[in-house]
Parts: sequence; structure tokens; C-alpha cells
Amino acid sequence: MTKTKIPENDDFDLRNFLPFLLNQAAEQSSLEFQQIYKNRYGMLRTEWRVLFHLGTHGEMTAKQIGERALIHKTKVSRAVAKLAQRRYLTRTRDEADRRSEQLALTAAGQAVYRELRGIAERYDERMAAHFTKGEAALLRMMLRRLAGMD
Amino acid sequence: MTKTKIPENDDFDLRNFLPFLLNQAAEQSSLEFQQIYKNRYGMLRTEWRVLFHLGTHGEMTAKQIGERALIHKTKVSRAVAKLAQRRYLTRTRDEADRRSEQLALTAAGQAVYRELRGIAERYDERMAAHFTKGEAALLRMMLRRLAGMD
DNA sequence: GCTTGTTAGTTACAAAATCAACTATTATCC
DNA sequence: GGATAATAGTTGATTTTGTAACTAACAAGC
Repeated sequence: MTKTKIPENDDFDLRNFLPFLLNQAAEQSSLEFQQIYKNRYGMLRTEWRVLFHLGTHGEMTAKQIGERALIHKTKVSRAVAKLAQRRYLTRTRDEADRRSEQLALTAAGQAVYRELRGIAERYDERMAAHFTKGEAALLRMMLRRLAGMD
Repeated sequence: MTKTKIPENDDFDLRNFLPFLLNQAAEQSSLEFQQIYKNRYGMLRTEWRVLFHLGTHGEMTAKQIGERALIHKTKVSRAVAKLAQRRYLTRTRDEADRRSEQLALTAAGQAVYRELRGIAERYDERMAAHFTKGEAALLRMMLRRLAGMD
């Protein structure tokens, strides 16, 4: 029975492959954090991302959000539509350039943002607690570089 | 016009939030690496993951792959079906437990795996080149820990 | 001014992911 | 042994995403 054993030869290990590792770590943390905003606010990942951007930066256009967060414009468009429908944000046509709209959180949106921000901060601390302060800072720096955010 | 300015107060920055950073970095690298196997072998992300698992570990069941890679069983099932259809792997019913099947790469599957593994190694090196050897090793360690792989 | 090209954002359609229900098989417990 | 529960894997229905084409508004060249 010529059952050729697969060449274990190379020292390549999937579990050390950076794209794989990044994906696993991201998936793990996203899933965990998702429980919170999904079950509690019925929000999708893209939606809280948009909410967070508006929360931290104030008024922005859909385009600016998409650029910063690397989210495709159709996804942003749909997330904005849902958030507007839930009265978490308002759209005001920009009179200087009437193609775009300035988006801003309503009072309700800000309230949700502040709640989620608090949860996010605690969650982040819990993750960072796996490491020393220096390691955590280095990790953030490295991830920013890999994400092309530098 | 009571335009309440959003509290820029807290020093919370989305761009430092670990789940966000992980997601951005993972997305960035996955998209880039995907160009290669997608354009070249018409494979989906889940498919090369399954292929890689079989390539590095030899025979496995669908369940084992799903557990290791954090992929839902329906996704694994469909990926396995496609790889089988392309004759990259064979399924052999496990006589000890006839519910499950042992999956193994065919010669063709192994050939593709080896090619992709080479590409993956070079890609990984390029990513790691952003950092010193020590930093890169630390990064992998930290990601493994965050992914719960330790 | 008018044609041509861009850009912000939306929408329609196709591809993929998620969820629930199903089959076949094995394990448990009485 | 037989009923009940649990498990491996598949399939179909629903959601979500990605791709393309579209509308409306602006910009540039002439």
C-alpha cells in the first residue's frame, strides 16, 4: 500500500504562520467582544465600528470612516443606514459638497457609544493583562505597522 | 444651535484597541496573501486552510480541522467537498467510528500544498522583516497566547 | 457652456457565511 | 436490549458580504 507519508520534512508550521496567527487571534477576540454588543444592542461588527469612529472623532463623512477603518463603502453605507434607522446618528447634507453627508451621533447614539466604550476599555485591559506593559505597547506598535497604519 | 460637542474627553483611541488592531492586521495580510492562492488555484480562504492543515498534520477528520482552525463545521464540510471534487484529497470512512472520515491529501493535493507552502514561507519572511528577530518571535508568542493556542 | 472624467453614496445581483434542521452512527442509562 | 441522548457530517433557508452598475453632484479642459 503505497501510502506516501506527507513530507513533514520542512520545519514549516502553520501554527507559526503570521497570517494564520493574526487571523486566529483576531477571530478569537472579535467573537468574544461581539457577544457583548450583539446580544445587547443587536449591532453588527461594521455598525459598532462606525459608531466608534463617530464617537471618537465627532462629525465625519461615510467616506472618511471607510478610509480610516478600511471598510468598503457599501458596507459603510449599509451600516450608516441601520444606525440612522435606529436614531443613533443623523445625516446632514454637506452644503459645500452636496454629494456627501456629515454624520453625527444623536444623544442616544452617544449614550450607547459611551457604554460600549467603557466595555471596550475593560476588555482591552483584560487582553493586555496577558503581557507586561512594555510587551503590550510593542504589540500594538507591531500590529499598527502590519496593518499599514503608520 | 445646540450642537453638543462629543466628549473627546477620554483618551480612548479606537486605533489602539486590540480587537480592532488585530482585525486590521489580519485583514491586511489575509487579503494580500489571498491574491496568490485565489488567482492561482481558485481557492477560497477556508480551502487553503484545510489544505494546509492536512499538509502539515497528515490525516485528520473534518472535526479535528475545525477545532484547530476555529472554523465552523459547515464551512469545513463545504471546503472539504470542493477539495475532494478537485481531487486534492480523499475521504476514507473511519471503520472504528463510521460517522467520521479520515481525510488525506492526494499526490496532486500534496503538490499544491508544497507550492503554496513555499509561497507562504516567503510571505511570512517578508512580514517578519518588518521587525527584529526577537520582536518577531515575541509577536508570534503573543498572538498564540491571544488565540488561546498555548 | 458643454463634454469628459471623478467622486460620494446607493442599489441590484452574485457569492459566501451563518443558522437550523436533518441523516446516520455511536454512546449512555435504565 | 431498547429508548434517549449525543456526535460527525451534510443540506437548505436566511443573512451578510462583495462586485458592478447606477445616480447625483462636482471638476477640468477646451
